[in-house]
Amino acid sequence: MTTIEETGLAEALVRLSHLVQHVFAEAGRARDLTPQQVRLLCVLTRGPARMTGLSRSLHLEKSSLTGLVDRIERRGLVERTFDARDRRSCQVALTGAGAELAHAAHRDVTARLEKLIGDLRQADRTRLTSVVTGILAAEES
Amino acid sequence: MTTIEETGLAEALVRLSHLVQHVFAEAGRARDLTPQQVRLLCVLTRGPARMTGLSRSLHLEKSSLTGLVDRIERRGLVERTFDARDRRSCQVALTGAGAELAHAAHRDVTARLEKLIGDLRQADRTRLTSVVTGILAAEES
DNA sequence: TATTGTTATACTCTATAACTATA
DNA sequence: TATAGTTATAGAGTATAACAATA
Repeated sequence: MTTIEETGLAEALVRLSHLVQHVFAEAGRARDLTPQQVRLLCVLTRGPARMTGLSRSLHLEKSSLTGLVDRIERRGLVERTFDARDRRSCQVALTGAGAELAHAAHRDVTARLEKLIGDLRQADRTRLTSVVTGILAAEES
Repeated sequence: MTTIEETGLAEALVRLSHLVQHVFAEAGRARDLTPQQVRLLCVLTRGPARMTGLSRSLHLEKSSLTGLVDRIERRGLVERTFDARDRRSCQVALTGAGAELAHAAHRDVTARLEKLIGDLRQADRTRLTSVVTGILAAEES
């Protein structure tokens, strides 16, 4: 019988990811945002995006995204703008209020995570960053 | 303007955590389990637990847990058993089928993650494990 | 025909508040 | 009074399938 504690690195990553999700949820909650809404807002800090692109980066079906964007647009945090060149598609962009909230939430998440990893020695931080970045890069290719 | 790419380690952890969540969801999906159901089953591989304990380890309100357990009990994967010594409380335990599914999902998640991190040198794996374990231990205290 | 996005539908997940039963 | 768990309610998140409009 394998139990959850015996799996080494893979299990450590799972637990770490749940911890990060929790931090993420807390930061959103302080602003009455769900974790998914925070995530969407953060992605949009990179600039306006189309639904299909968001669907890919968030790993969501397009129909799921429609609802997510609807709810957050209703709150005035994002706007859909329509493309004259391709009238099927629209771009989603942060409003002023959305950008403010997005950056505040982002700073909050960062601060909470920094607190968690604050005790790491600089060498460990550098190493951890490069290892994690490598994993992410490999996945995206 | 801070964008999502400029934040170093904290941001890398957020992206890693979303990647892990996605892996987790995929493994569950192959068995018609939601990520939360997989998570519950995995926690229960450590042994039966009471609702209050599960609520704490999963960071869920008790009422949310009631529904989660209800749905998965309806599928015959877990069982509630009642404690004669404290008749308010109950224990949740995996059934035979639940244990099988839990371990299969767990192996699947592990295998998928191992594939992601398979290219790391042994020294990096060891370092990453110890760093992550340290973060988790600090959080739990 | 293929692509972009939405709608319709049916669940699951989640929190808050109020509740029951037991300690 | 305090604790363990449930019920009631409301809303959010998600996928599948079918659809409309445009390319």
